[in-house]
Amino acid sequence: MTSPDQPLQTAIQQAFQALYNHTLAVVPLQNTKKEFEGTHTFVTFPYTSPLKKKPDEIAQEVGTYLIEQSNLIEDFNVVKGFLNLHLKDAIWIDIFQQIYKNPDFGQHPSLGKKVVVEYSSPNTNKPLHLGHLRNNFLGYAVAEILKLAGYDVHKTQIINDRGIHICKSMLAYQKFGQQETPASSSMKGDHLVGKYYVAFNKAYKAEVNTLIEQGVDKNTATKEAPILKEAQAMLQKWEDNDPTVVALWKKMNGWVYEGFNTTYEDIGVDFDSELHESETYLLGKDIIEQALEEGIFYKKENGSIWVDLQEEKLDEKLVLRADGTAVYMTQDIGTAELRYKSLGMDKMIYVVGNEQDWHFKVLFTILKKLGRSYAQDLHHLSYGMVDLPTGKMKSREGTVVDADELVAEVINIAKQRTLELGKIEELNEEEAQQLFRIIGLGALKYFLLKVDPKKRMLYNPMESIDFQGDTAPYIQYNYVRTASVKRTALQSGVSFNDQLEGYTALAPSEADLIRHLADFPKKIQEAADTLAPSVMAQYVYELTRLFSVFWTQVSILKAESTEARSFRIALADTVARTIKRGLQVLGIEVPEKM
RNA sequence: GGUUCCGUAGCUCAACCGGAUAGAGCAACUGCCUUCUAAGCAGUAGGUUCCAGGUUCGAGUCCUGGCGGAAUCACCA
Repeated sequence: MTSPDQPLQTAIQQAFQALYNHTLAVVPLQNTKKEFEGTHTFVTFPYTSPLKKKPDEIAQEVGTYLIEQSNLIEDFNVVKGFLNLHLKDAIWIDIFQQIYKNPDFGQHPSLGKKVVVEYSSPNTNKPLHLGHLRNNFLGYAVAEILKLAGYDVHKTQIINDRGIHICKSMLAYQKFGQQETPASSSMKGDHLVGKYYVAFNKAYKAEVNTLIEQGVDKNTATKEAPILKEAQAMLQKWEDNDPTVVALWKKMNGWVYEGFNTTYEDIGVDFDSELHESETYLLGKDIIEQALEEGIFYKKENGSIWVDLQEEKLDEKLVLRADGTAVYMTQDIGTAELRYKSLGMDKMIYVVGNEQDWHFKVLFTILKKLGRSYAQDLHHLSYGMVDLPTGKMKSREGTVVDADELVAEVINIAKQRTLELGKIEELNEEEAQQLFRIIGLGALKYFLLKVDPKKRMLYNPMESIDFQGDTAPYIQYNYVRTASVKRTALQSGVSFNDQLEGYTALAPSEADLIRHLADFPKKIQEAADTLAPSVMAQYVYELTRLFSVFWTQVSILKAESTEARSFRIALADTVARTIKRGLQVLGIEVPEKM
């Protein structure tokens, strides 16, 4: 038993049976609010009408029964129909022992189910920005949470390496690039390519304006600008395997991959496999041709292929252009198919921003229409955009927070802060750098993960990232306290009793900690069910806060008895393990000193 | 205009499938370092949960109608 919920629920069921001859199918319990005495609360209102009793009466009777008949309850109180239960210390101590002795506490048993998590999935025409960071951290964390929840997890990404947007950077490079390379410009490859994407859009805008000045209407101008026509011609050439275009494509994509890999390494995310859209769009085309023959899709006069989703209220949707080139949907159909055939997952999670809600709704509907068995188990983890105080980030307009720059900045802030506090005397240069990285990156990840994924969030570059309060450094700092206790204990030769016998009366802060520790498996389950790393972040923060209170209220190494000392060392150690594991699934590391 | 999502303290966010007096952090103010690390702890102040109705023992949460914001509705990805 690592949680008192089950036995408590059983006891209440027994009470209802014995007192009222009434069978309770489920027993909802909630945490008692801070201002009341107790830990678990049973609400009696729902039973007033079947039992024909007043709420307080039921609460009083059930409470009395529990005290007399079960060995779980120390005390109870009734406030307006709420039965607040105060469990015996012995129960908590017993629970703690179970947790303490289990080195894998929190790891759920294997479910034998494979889930594929797709995240990151960048375009290869520009560097990663803050939005991608939210995506990467979310995807990584969700994957790790699912592992703890017992799934067999496969992390993957689909690299958007083809399409008109890639041609835009390529064309601009051809026109203005003058053979520049990452080495010659000493720019990261992804940044170099991104520079030409911006250059394209600048030139395009200029051409459109010129056309408008010449009297062309705006709509036509945006479609007929020569440089856009050139880009479209280039895409056609690419799909026809034109050697010059393909060579340029390979060269520039290579630069981008190098840049991306550096960033992934810096931010500590990884993948078990990856696909490129250039590998899947042909399969997509095949599937579409097939479905056309079967009459699931239809062809318009100009030769473009469409699917009718009006029954599903999703309108009609283009799946292949008139010139035969693939669109986004074409690729995604092929990708899903290829992925299912090669990985054979039970469940698939796409971590993609909510601006694509519509796209995924359509994709899943199309796959169902195509009769794909796996279509039922596809899930879009839709997350909100990261906004700036000035509004939305737009890469075309250069109003983005660059990922590499932001990472460097938070690490630098961590350094400043650490130096101000004068905390690195004992560290050598390498250790110090590592520490700055752990703290800075931790602060950034926590900042992005503590918010409910589906909500839009705001990042203010002027205020940057906090290091105090509800932040990763605060949590890391408290972890360091536990590490410090262990070090000191070891150095001063304090021996402690692993059996934890003889400690019977818990301090309030100790009971709070154990109670919260016992929630860990439940919270992992909740985070996995809702695909919300924010649940985990909140859990770890609360655990840390309780530990911090415990730390200031009782002395661990100078405890009043050797039993108390042993118990508290074990408690601190368990908290440390749980913090570490909780942060680990968020991709956040912990230092031993800070 | 259609569809979807959102609106909670000055700011950034919570609120466990409808529960008690709506909670944290930041910013402000007040205390607390000779004692296991003060990136900390304790406290003060801050709210008509956008507005108006409805459902019931009970609504920030569910329903209806407004107001405000975002995304999307491309032969872009």
